[in-house]
Amino acid sequence: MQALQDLFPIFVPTLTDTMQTTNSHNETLYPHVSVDCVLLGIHDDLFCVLLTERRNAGTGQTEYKLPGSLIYETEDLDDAAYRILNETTGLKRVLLRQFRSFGSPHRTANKEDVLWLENASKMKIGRIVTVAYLALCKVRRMKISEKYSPAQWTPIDALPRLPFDHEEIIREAVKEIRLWTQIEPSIVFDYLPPLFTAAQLRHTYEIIYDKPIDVRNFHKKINAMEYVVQTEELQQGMPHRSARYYRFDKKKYNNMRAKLNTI
Amino acid sequence: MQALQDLFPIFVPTLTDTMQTTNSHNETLYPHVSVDCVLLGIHDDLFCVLLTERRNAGTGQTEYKLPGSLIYETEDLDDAAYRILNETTGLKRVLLRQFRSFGSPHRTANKEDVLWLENASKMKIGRIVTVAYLALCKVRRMKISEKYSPAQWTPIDALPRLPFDHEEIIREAVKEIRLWTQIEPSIVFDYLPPLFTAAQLRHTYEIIYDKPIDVRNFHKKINAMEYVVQTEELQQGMPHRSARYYRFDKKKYNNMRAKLNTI
DNA sequence: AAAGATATTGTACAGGGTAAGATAATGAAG
DNA sequence: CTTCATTATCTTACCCTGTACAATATCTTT
Repeated sequence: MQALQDLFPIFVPTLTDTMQTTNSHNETLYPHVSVDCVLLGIHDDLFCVLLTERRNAGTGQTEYKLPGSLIYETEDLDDAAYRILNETTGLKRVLLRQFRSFGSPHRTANKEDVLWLENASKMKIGRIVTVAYLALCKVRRMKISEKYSPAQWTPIDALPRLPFDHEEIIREAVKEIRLWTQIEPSIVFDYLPPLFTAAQLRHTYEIIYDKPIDVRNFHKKINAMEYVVQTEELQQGMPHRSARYYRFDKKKYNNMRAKLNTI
Repeated sequence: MQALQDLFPIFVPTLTDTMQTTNSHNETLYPHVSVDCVLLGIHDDLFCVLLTERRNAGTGQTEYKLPGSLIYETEDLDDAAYRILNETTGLKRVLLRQFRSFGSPHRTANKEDVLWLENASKMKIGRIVTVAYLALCKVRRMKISEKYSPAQWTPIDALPRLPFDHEEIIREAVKEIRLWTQIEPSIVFDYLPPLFTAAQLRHTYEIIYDKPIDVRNFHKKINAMEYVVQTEELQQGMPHRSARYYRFDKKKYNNMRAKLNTI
């Protein structure tokens, strides 16, 4: 092994140096890679995150966590994210994007989490590095079948106690989505229905950014966005002047993006 | 195991499902986590990336790769990045930031890479998920000691053949640094010496963005940046009019950032 | 003194963001 | 029917920023 290290001093670490540790069962530990999915959405005018429920075998209490699991050996991280979201919630057609990996050894600092994991799995579980994914979702569409674990849309300002560093992941996800909606506005329109009013669009931004937006200026902004197109349809059944429906023009949006990139 | 899966249907996968595969030596494979460091800098007016050299034991040819290695069991990803950079190049005091993880199974699609890895290590090497880190560096300071593998600052437009997906990682890193310098301008000043001229600053931006910047407008821009402070010192020994030195005021910068966050 | 090289400076216009008032359409209340 | 409440939509004025563009200043060399 020493000779090999001389030949490849950078890339090839020794097993003892980097990979082997033992857990409380005195088994060899290997690093694991998981994916966690942060699905954000608006529910009852509150910015919410989707948490799945599980029952604690010890205490019998209901606990919550982000949908996530370990990745397969032969799948891409993106594929793993879609698979895991689908397996844990049944959801499809959600535009997941990677936003950061979390690998602090303190992720497993809480003894409850560790105990639960080790007792539950009897597996050779070492540290877990998780790759976090993010999506903005249409809450109404997200009916989670009874086949899967129950899931709750939980306001981000009222999170229950979460395992590992899931709370930190969610906080970072919220910051990230605020950046993304500026860099790639289409994310917001993915969230909205095909036809939407100016007020719906404004309201979405208000909740994402957690601050009010001037109605009049917002209209001017919409007019400036070529890819937000007026339709002739009007909202009906409102107790006041009916609002016009707009739609998102993906072609025009992509054209605009292409122009930006060539400059 | 089945009972446990019923209790914890989401989080706990079976070994067979997710973690075990065999390689060509018919050994059990586990996922590995590595860190790769993309150090960008300007060398002879070209945007460059630091590549370390290694000699191919088979062909005897010199090959290049990003500085990177597997992480330890008990260290944070950030710590691993700093350790690995230091171990492979001896460099310290470089501000590394995580920017994305790469985990495509096609990373190891090139048979040469795989063969090299497997023959070299005789280790249980499964897939490798790598967490990529990024920094903008002062090239002049980066004298790499003879103790370490030789390293080359290589223009990003003239990359040699690189193993795995290192070329993709570098391309993404360049895009990322262009975003970051807008979101957090201090990165550019980390790169510059304590005293710098307007031309140096402008030149840095020109190379990062790969496009010319109008001199006059750039001066106006500098004046608008409170945290870029004029000094009374002048550049000396130039065969033409001497330029004024500016400095980066970290306090003012942080104040500005704090204000931005409260709005 | 002239030439060569780089540093520094001002002006005018267009566009986007912001603040704030005026008008329009609709159902509800009287 | 009239008025009111409510939300939608349009409008104007102002400021700040980005951008296009050319002349002058300072220093060294010849």
